[in-house]
Amino acid sequence: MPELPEVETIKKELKEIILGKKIIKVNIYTKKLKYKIPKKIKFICKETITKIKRYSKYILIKTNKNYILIHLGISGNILILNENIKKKKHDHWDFILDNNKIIRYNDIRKFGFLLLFNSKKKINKIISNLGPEPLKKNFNPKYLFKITSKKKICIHNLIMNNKFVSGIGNIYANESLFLSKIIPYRKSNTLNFNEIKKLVLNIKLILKKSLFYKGTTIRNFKNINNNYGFFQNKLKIYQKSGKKCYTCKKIIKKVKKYGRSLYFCKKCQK
DNA sequence: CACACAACCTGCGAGC
DNA sequence: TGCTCGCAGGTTGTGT
Repeated sequence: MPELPEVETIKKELKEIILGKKIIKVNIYTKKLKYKIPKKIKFICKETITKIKRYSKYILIKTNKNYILIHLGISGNILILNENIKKKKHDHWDFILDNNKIIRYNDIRKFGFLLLFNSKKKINKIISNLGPEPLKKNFNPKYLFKITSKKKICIHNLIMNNKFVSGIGNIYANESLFLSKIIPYRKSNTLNFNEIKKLVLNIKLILKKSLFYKGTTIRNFKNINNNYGFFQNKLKIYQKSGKKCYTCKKIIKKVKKYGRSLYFCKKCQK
């Protein structure tokens, strides 16, 4: 469940455990995820982890020599093990650290990836294509309105695009549009400034709220069976088609657009 | 530019 | 019970 709040949570938990630690062994169980796992990843042995950051849904681990870029795709998950438990189906790689902890990557659908870079330049190239972080100040109504007013694409599609704002997935796109009373397939240039203001506010609100609930999920082996974030229970529209709207009790609808499911209440959202 | 659609991969639930 | 179908949190590339 790698949404922005989830990735942020994973990053925070990782940071506690891996910062300043040395990687003593790398196990690769799979040749290819979304991209081939670089063979030279083995070279990071004996390197020390100096930094860990999140950009959009990417996790960047910096060592004293290299940059490791991780993306969880749709089904990726990172587990922290206290001992070397036998690998299970869909476990793809491990980093073993000098504090005996093991970072293990599991990904059923293999849409995630692991890449290695030796220069900041290449990382910057990827990061520079990303729009502002939704919880930062530079993601604000003025900024978003400047974009939405010039474009004629569905607002749902626009806020899902990493170029315009980072890290919003289908769940949060749907939920924040519901809260803002905006129907997901509205053309972005038909939204007025007040609506954009509401949308920006609700995106921030919902991400913060989710971060709060996901933040309570402890991501270690004990919790491997319990990887539903608590926020799941807070959803009001996502995957609720056929059910009654939380606000007006009308039946929630769903349409497919550009390969995504949009959920909405026709009475509450305009 | 806006959009539709496919591809990458595996598992699950619905319906027959 | 077992089959097929459609669907799933993401990203990237194609063609119209």
